[in-house]
Amino acid sequence: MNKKKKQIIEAAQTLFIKKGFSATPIQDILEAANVSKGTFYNYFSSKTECLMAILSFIKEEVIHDRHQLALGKSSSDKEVFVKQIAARFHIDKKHNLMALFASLASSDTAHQELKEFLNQQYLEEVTWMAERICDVFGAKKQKHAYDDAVTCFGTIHLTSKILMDINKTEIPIEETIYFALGQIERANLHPPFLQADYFLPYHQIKDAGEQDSKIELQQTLTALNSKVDKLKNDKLTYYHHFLLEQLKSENPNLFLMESVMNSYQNALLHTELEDKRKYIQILYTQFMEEKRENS
Amino acid sequence: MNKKKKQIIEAAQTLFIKKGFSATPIQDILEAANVSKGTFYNYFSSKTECLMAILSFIKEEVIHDRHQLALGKSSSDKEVFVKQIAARFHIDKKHNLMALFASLASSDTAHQELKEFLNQQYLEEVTWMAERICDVFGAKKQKHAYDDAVTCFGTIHLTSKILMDINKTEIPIEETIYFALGQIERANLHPPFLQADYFLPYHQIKDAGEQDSKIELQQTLTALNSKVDKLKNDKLTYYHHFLLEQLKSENPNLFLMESVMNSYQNALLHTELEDKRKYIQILYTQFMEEKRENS
DNA sequence: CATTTATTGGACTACAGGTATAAAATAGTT
DNA sequence: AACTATTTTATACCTGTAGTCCAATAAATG
Repeated sequence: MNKKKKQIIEAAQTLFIKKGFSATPIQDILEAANVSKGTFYNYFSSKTECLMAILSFIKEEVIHDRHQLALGKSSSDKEVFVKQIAARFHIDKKHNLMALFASLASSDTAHQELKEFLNQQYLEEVTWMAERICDVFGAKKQKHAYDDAVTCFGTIHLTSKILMDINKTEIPIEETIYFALGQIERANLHPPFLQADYFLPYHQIKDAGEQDSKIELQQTLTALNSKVDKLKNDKLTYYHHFLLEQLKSENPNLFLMESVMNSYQNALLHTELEDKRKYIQILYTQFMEEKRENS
Repeated sequence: MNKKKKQIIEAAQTLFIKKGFSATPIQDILEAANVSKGTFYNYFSSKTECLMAILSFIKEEVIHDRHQLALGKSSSDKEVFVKQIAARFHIDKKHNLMALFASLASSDTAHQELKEFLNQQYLEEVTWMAERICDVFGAKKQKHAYDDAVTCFGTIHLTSKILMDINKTEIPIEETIYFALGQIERANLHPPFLQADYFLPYHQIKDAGEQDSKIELQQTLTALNSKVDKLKNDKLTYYHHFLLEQLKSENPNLFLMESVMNSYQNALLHTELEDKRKYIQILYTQFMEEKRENS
């Protein structure tokens, strides 16, 4: 990454930690990073975008740490699971951004992008947790995996918040996680409440970075073929198959794809396939990033 | 209440609902309330304080509704409990401030007062829920009441948030509450995690308004007699017994009490009794308010 | 060396929350 | 009715914010 951009991100990070996001004026970031305003807005279109970049780094860090923790261990290893959950807290704690991650609302139209970004992150986290609950507790939990993931996640967050507000001591995060797991580690008496397909768009792409997002995107689109055709929307159908053609070819025209994907995304809005939109968007962004890195 | 103040609060409420708190400039409130800036700052020292006033009203509303729901019903009536929980959501929904209530963090030094205010509210809510869980599920849940209250509260909040973010339809709040209750309505396998005395300062005063907060305050202080003496802090001990003397007398000197209570509060800081401080503060404030109303 | 690109730094806009104050309106009292 | 005290208004003002714009400068590139 660019040197200046790195400088900015690092400075912003330390300042956000020390004083909080909205209490940190851009001016302070500029001075700390030894960079001019022009440069800042050359790399980030807004302060919010800068924060999102930081949060993205943290996300990568968490994913990496969790991957490391899993190496050589069974996927049903409970201890590993606990440590993996704790990873987010440790890193957020290190960056002191936990509160920010927990505060998903704020109901401000101004920070719309930030809201969506954080929503994406927390929904991915819940989805991941449901998957891991299946791993760890086996088939008996399969049906209730999302129910229990939500309960677990909710319990962990609220408990750690309470311990922080009341005790003001260091939070015993692993104990808290064990407590939350204990709360779900009992027989479910009722039928499942949350449906698995709500969470379809938030499944993380396995082995990200190593595999080819091109194939993933291709497969996802192909899977939608029949549904798209059924919608009988000429434009949408055209975009869809055009994108698939490009993905099949050796050298896709990236500029054309960029443009068509844009229209495709818009066309997907307000259709039955709207819920798949974001997922496609994510895959596409990954695909483009990989292309850019390779070139 | 003052007419102008009412105008302002009503206007602010509708605007906060429509556009969100920080997206609503004071100017808009002034115009909507047909009031000048000077008047606004005559009644509220800041926009934040105005919001807190609104939230206080909502709290009163919730307490009132819950009281109504309980009339003539057994305290172990589960249906009543569910409706009581839902009351907060219905009212917050009506005022569309649920998101705000849920977003307790934001980590901004600027909104310190707001943060503390919201903390108080959510901790009171959890405490109330623990009490009610005892009522409804009986002795078997007593030990785990706080554990389960946290799990229940966390599950309800996260679930409703997820349903809102993903489904974007109206949240089936009662079903969500039944789900959350189902998540705790099972045998606890582990010893309790959260200690009851964390929540001591957040117990709501029963039958508030009808009974005498003077007696409540007196009892609370008396209960602390031995602990205070044990601390061997001359000043603190003096304040403590002075306040008790005043409370016993027919006509306490309110000005003196105000001053001594202030010092007493400060003296309590950083002692073993720090956790009782807020509770005493609340009782004292109530006591003073009643006095003021009677005069 | 010449051209392109990145960077600077400051001026500038628009808006926010909050203060200050003198004049006008209102309410309360004798 | 007259006087007083309080409330309200209207407006100007201060401080600080995010973000835009742009001409001048520096750095990188072929």
